Amino acid sequence: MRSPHFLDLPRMDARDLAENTVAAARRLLGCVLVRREGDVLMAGRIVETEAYRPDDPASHSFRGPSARNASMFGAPGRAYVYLIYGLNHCLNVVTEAAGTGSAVLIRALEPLSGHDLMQERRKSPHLTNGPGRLCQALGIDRTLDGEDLLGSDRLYLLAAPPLSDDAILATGRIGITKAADWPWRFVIAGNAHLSRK
DNA sequence: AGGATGATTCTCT
DNA sequence: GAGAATCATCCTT
Repeated sequence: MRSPHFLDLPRMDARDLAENTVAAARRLLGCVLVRREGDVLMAGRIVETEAYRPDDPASHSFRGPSARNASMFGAPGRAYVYLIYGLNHCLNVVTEAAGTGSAVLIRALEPLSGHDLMQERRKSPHLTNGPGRLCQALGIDRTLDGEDLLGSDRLYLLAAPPLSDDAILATGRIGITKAADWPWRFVIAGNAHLSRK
């Protein structure tokens, strides 16, 4: 039996994100991120995520709300987009109740649609295997900070059936100096589109 | 007002 | 594997 075309999948439900950020990071694996710009549709299957929580020294929310991270304290299902190293944007899916300050970083996608535009923007064979790369490929920047990923038509999430536990690998998070050993990075085991081997 | 710091990526070697 | 690029943000004078 074949997997359905991604456009037949239902929208992600807030209940999958509102309860527990680590569970949401696992739940998002296999789900589909869709970006629409006018007539162009781009989409990718989420294959790598990381969880961040307010009691986590590596989290942007650790020191409370600010102008930059305000949307991380928003309602579950919103986007938190930030600029890092003055060069790259990163996309998070906000989780848990509004005011909490938790989110899931989307670290890698498996391209499903819109390869031409992604390729044009990336100028590299590495289209969406990295949080900054996938934002560049999909044209995601701070103008999409706070976007409602459960209701928007230009950036939104589609829910795939949950993966089995043995399809998911947990590791330490990447690129941080604090709490790097917390096993809050999740990948689809063996997937070819991860940010690291 | 000034300095340090990144949830990264690219270009070398 | 090391080093640079690059700048908004945050914290310390």
